[in-house]
Amino acid sequence: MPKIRGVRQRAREAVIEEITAEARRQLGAHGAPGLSLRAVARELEMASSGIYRYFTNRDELLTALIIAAYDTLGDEVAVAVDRSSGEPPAQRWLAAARAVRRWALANPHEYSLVYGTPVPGYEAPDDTVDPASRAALATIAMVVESHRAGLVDPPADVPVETGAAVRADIVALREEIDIDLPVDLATRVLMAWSELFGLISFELFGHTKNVISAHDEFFDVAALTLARTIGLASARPSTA
Amino acid sequence: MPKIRGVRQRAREAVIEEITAEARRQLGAHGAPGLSLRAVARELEMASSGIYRYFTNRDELLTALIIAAYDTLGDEVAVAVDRSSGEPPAQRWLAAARAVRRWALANPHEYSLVYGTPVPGYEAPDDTVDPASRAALATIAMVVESHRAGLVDPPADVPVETGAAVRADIVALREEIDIDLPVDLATRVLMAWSELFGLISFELFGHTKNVISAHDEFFDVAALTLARTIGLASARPSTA
DNA sequence: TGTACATCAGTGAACGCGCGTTCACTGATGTAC
DNA sequence: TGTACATCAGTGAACGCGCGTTCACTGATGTAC
Repeated sequence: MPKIRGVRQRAREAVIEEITAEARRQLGAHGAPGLSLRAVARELEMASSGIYRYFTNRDELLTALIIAAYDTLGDEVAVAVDRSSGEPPAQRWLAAARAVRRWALANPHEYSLVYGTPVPGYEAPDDTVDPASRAALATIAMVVESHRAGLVDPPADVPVETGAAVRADIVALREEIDIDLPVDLATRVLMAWSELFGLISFELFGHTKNVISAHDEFFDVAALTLARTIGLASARPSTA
Repeated sequence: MPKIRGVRQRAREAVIEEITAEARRQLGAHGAPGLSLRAVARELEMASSGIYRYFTNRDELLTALIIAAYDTLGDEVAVAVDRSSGEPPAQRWLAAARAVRRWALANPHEYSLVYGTPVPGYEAPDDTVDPASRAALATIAMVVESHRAGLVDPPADVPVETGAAVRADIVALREEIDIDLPVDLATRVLMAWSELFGLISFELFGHTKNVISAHDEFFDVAALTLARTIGLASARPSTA
């Protein structure tokens, strides 16, 4: 009997999958404001009211897309970080940064959905919080690991003096996630992570038009510079 | 007679001003996708068709808003840079960065309009290019000035090795604008400028929720770190 | 295994809405003599 | 200064469109005895 129920359940999941897949396709074609339940239904050759068996309203479908976007990005970054295991930390950071950018360029509308202008009137529910942080957490974990291995040494030429308020934020953050780093170092990581998205948004949204054409190279240089600002070693330490 | 014509002209300009002001108000309230010619006309108590005497279509109104946004941002950054004249370059950079952030926080929808997700289906015409670059140019001019004064010295700890392709981009850029800086230094400035917007977008779009609450302080630390990465002196050189 | 009932997927019509844009028009303002 | 004409701002109705959401319904699939 659980098997019979399972049949309906599986059918249901398959339809949900079809709906989100089509919604994703439309997102890619017209962006978030152009995503319409009726259009999705039309494409799936079902009545527009049928969608409401699966999503209670448009916002819920949007939420599903947002979670899916964060999940695929999180996966790709995690994979990139894992694959680079054993390499010098700066290279691992570069791998993570490239993974973010690669995903963004391959899925510009999904990137826009989560890192661009918030959809007006839409309030992200709590379910999106965890998926949203996965990419950052994977990268931070790598820095923590590198730090434990003694491979992180922030440049003295570029000091960072975190003030009391940010210090408090980071201390609080430490209680929630594994970010076992000195406060100033943690600050460097958070700054660099935010800044990465400035580079990607500028490229994707056309702000470097007439300025940079060699985007790949520019991004790599920038990402490696950020790695150095954090203090990530770019070569294995000589055994001495 | 030129005076009489001038009366009509001035009336015309006044109405255009009213329309864009109301459009800006609606942009602030509902974001770009919610900007509607009919709603603007309604609020101005004129027939919706009347707008078409002043703007040939919705995109043209959008363009006017984009140009206005870039212009006010450009003004504020230029003023901040001017006012900081005489201060150490790192402080001047901080002043410029703060001006961008202040403007963004005060005008979140206008920031989103120009630095967020591009409006789907809208292609920015050439008139937006010049206004778009004003803020960056004012800041770059300050760096060039500081460099001439010998107040820029990139940190040796954080080297930047620009590759051939980016080098070519920057050489080409030099022919168009006054960016009389060594290639590597110019690269640092462009990177830092992009990265600033990552910090601002993250804050404005809510990606640092549950992470940073002391946004002012965090931003200042980050902006000053970027200044150091560029090599902007943070104190007047000791006369020796 | 067979039957009575409950659950659920999916339909199609309808509600009420707002949008951008066009068009023929009225009446006021400016122009030329 | 006065008159005939041209220009322009602004109107109101209409076209054609798409949207999210609700609702009463049909019929198939699953459940309990």
